Amino acid sequence: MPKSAIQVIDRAATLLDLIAASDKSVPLKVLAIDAGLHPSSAFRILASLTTHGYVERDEAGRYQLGRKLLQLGGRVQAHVSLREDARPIMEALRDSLHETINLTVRDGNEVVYVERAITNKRMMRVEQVIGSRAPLHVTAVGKLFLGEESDQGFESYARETGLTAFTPHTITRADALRSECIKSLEAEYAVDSEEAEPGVSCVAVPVRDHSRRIVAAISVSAPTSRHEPEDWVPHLQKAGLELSSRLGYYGVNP
Amino acid sequence: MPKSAIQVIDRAATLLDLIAASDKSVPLKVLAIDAGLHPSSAFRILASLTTHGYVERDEAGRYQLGRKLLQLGGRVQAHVSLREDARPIMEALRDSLHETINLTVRDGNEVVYVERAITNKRMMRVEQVIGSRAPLHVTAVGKLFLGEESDQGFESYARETGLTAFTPHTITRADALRSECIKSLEAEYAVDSEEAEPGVSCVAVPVRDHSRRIVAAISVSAPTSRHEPEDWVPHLQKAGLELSSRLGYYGVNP
DNA sequence: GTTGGCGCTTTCGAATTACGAAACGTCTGA
DNA sequence: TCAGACGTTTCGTAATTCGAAAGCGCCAAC
Repeated sequence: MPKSAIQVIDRAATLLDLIAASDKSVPLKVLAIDAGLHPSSAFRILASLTTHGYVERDEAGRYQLGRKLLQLGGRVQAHVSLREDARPIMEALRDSLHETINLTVRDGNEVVYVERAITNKRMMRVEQVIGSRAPLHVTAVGKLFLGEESDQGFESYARETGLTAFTPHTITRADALRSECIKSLEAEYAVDSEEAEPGVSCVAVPVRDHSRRIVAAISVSAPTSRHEPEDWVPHLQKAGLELSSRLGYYGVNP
Repeated sequence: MPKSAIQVIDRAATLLDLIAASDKSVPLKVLAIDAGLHPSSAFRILASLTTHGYVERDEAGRYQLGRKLLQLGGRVQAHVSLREDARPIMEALRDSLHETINLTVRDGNEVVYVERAITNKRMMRVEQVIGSRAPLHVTAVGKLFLGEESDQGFESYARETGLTAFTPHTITRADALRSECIKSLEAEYAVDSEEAEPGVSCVAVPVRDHSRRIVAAISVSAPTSRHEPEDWVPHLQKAGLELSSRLGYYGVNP
């Protein structure tokens, strides 16, 4: 919890965070206790926030976030540039893992590589050209996007692409791919074990925006001999959350 | 500008509004002057808001809305029920105009009536059944939705429906309809002069949400003999803005 | 029906907190 | 190089927020 020059604003911010952190509306007492405030102080601050529309009260008088936040949220400048926000995070990740880090977005039935951070600590490394593309079903990042698809969406993808094999490891059976994608999404990371290119493996985590939809993915690509998902996943997920948060995703704040 | 029990929060809210009202980032001095604050006060408050992410600064130090608002905006409970929010506004409108007020949403190539407020001051009145449907091109509300369509979208609508005539007044020429729809959207209201049913005319205004897209429309339907658009439009637009604002649209706040 | 208790709201004197004048720093353009 | 404007920091002052306590209003239990 950050501390600033103005006490009331710190307290108001804390209260808003507490309300946001709950999935339901919250009674005064709970907010006061959790924020460490005297009930009358919490009341006064919440009343003020209410008159400005940052907070609303339901029939029972419990507090929830107000529409004003919806209005202001919609006005946040889209100076939110995925690549600019991603670069420092990717570079930090590269310096921890000493492998190539990629940032990808989805475009139709393909993923597109939009940014990368390569390490110079390795003689042998995997390098994707920025702008290059790959089908969803052969990449770790693509599995995350597919995991978010509806059954119909998944089926039409399978139909349109035929789930062409790129290597002997490519998953070409629709039902196997489907369950793999769903499992990946639930685990919040996906793996590609030489499914796109022999000898190359990959781990990916999702990047979400304020709407909680996946808008991109961060992945690490390396020769299979150095593939260490257990080690990488926590680092990747931390980076993914940090970038997501910068894009407006509400989760653990960095 | 509302006044609450806490001065700092009032001032912070004013500053956030000023930043939101501008399309670009804003320098301190402008904010201080417009908010009627001493520069050092504005600075202190903005610094506090910045540490909490409600405000960000660009390279030149100018202020803009922060990502926190995006996060919190995404967490506002979708307790935003179009119909519930609309009802009191529609009833007030009915009591001003003494005519039937309708609330409609788009569903594919049709509009659907989802709520209405009927007056008992009139022997003869127009009544739409809730749940009933009509093609876009014969209704005032539909023209607003069509006005927001891309050229391709409009063309495929024209192709799919054939712009069937319902009355001799129905606009069936695609180019005439297209320009009528665009004109309506620009004017922020649309008119239907017996284009759906002989003897019945209609005026509609758009309802937008935080994304600024049209999500619904409010309209007044009456026998053509009582049709007085010049009189109705200001009332309708005020109601439309008020409802839009409740849905998170940023505009003139009620 | 009455009473007790709990949570919310309001009041009000105290002192902490935010205020703003002024001094300081920094950048830009003349 | 200097002038001026804008942003930042400092600091004494007093206005402002704080929080204890009392007052409501509601529900549940007796």
